Amino acid sequence: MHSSDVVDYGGILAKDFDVKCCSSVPSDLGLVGDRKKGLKPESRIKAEKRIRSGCLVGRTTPATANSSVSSSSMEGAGEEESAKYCKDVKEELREEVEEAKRDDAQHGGEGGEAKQDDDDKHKKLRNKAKKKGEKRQREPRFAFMTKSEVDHLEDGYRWRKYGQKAVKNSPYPRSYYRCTTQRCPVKKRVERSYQDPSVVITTYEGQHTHVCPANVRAGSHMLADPSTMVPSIMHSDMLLHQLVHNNTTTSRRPTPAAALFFTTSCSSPTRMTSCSASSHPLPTEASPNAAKRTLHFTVPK
DNA sequence: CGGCTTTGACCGGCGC
DNA sequence: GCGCCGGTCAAAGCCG
Repeated sequence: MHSSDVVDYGGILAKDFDVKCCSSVPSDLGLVGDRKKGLKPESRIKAEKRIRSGCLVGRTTPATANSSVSSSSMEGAGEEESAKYCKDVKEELREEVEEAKRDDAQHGGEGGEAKQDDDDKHKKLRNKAKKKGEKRQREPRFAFMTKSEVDHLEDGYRWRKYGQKAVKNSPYPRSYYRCTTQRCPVKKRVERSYQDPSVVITTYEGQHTHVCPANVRAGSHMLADPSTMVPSIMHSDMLLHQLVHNNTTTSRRPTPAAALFFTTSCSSPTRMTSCSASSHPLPTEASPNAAKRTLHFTVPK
């Protein structure tokens, strides 16, 4: 398989997971520390405390960044309804907040107290909005592990980070990303395995509702292939896929030499517990003679 | 100035 | 009911 081949891994199109993708990923992994200078004083103090206590340490760069091995699973389906509902609730909430603000303005709140009141109202309204909701439905998930120096692997789509949490029993934080394309429900979680810090665990959730921006930019044969433009439907009996990474010297940063994606049947419909996959390493410069191997792993919830 | 990251707070789900 | 934990929100600030 060629590196420019497109792989549909359970509804998410993966392509060119190599040179182009990686070239825009920040090489600076010390993000937290670097950005601390921009924090407001109290936040900075807290951040420093966390770092000292070990919660946010560990964004160090592993020495190796070559072969990547991946496996995947999918979780329960169901999405459009909940997404629509979510939007409705948000809109309703926004209106109510605006109303509350107007109300405040009318009654002439003063200084900090008024602001505090506003905050409380906002929180209450948010609470109220959420209470209306039914049990949140999880979208199909697809997880894979990649041996990589960089936490956030470029996959051709544009992502916005919306959260980061310390992972229990792990020095490495988990980052939450959302696809920046309007109305695209896809999210992904990125975390580093604490057992093997050179391994990045990426979990995708949902299906892109649009063409991969990288495809658009590339504008070549990719667009000629309809399969690259239409998100596919999840298959319950998943097929084995693999995506090849090329390692090139033109990359500005170290890139994975090879990445293999697998979809495997999982016993649990809602959570990946343990999957196994065999990989066929790529004939790359970094690992020209790499042997066939089998990987067993468990993805933490 | 728009897009993005950071980060504390909050919420719901779940186990006990 | 309570506490823990994962996931999300949103304000604040940075960056190009």
